[in-house]
Amino acid sequence: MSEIDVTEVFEKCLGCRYMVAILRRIEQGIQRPGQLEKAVDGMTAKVLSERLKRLVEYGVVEKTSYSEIPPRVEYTLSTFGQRLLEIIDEVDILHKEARLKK
Amino acid sequence: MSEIDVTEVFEKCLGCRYMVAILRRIEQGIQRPGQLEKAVDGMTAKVLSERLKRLVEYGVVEKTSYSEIPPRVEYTLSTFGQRLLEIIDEVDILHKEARLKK
DNA sequence: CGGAATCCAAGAAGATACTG
DNA sequence: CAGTATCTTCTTGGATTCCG
Repeated sequence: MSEIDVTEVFEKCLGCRYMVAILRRIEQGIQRPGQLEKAVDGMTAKVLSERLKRLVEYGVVEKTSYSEIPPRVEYTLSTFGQRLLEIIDEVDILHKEARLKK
Repeated sequence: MSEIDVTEVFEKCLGCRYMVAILRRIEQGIQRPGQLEKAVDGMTAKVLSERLKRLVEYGVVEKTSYSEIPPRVEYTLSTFGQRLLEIIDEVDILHKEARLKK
């Protein structure tokens, strides 16, 4: 398997549109694609689908498929994903502090 | 002034190509554009220039211009930028751990 | 040397339609 | 409902040139 640098994690998992929003919604318990689509403003199903695929690829979220009709799928944060979100919040706080000082 | 969400910091300051590499080089003491251009593989002067401009805009780095001939310019990490880099390293470690478990 | 302007190629994202 | 494929549009990055 290829060596994945952290730079790649930032570029592919955090740098694109909606990513942080998607992760936050999943953390809040919104785990099905249909719900996520409605919960993130402006995001289409196609883009959501691509994002989720990538997040699974990088081990940020985990996917569970239930063999039902109609099909049901759920995404949850991996341990790595949970820590990532904590770190995002940390940056959030830092950023606000930095802006206050100006 | 507009409200800058942390999402934007990730998308604009960390998510694009070369950003993490540039920050790391600055941290290592490479502070002049000409040097940075050589230090980051594949990056052109134009792109570097755009990145530095944005990093200043978001308060991640600070710019100092010396009125000399030829002109000299230096970029340094702000406090926010330093913390950001620490956090990047943290994600780096997390990411490696997450990969080992698989 | 630093950086802005221009032009072009490549990649990301929006809109729609279609399959299991 | 979830996910893929296609097509178009917009944004990003690469190459080059010019100015202070």
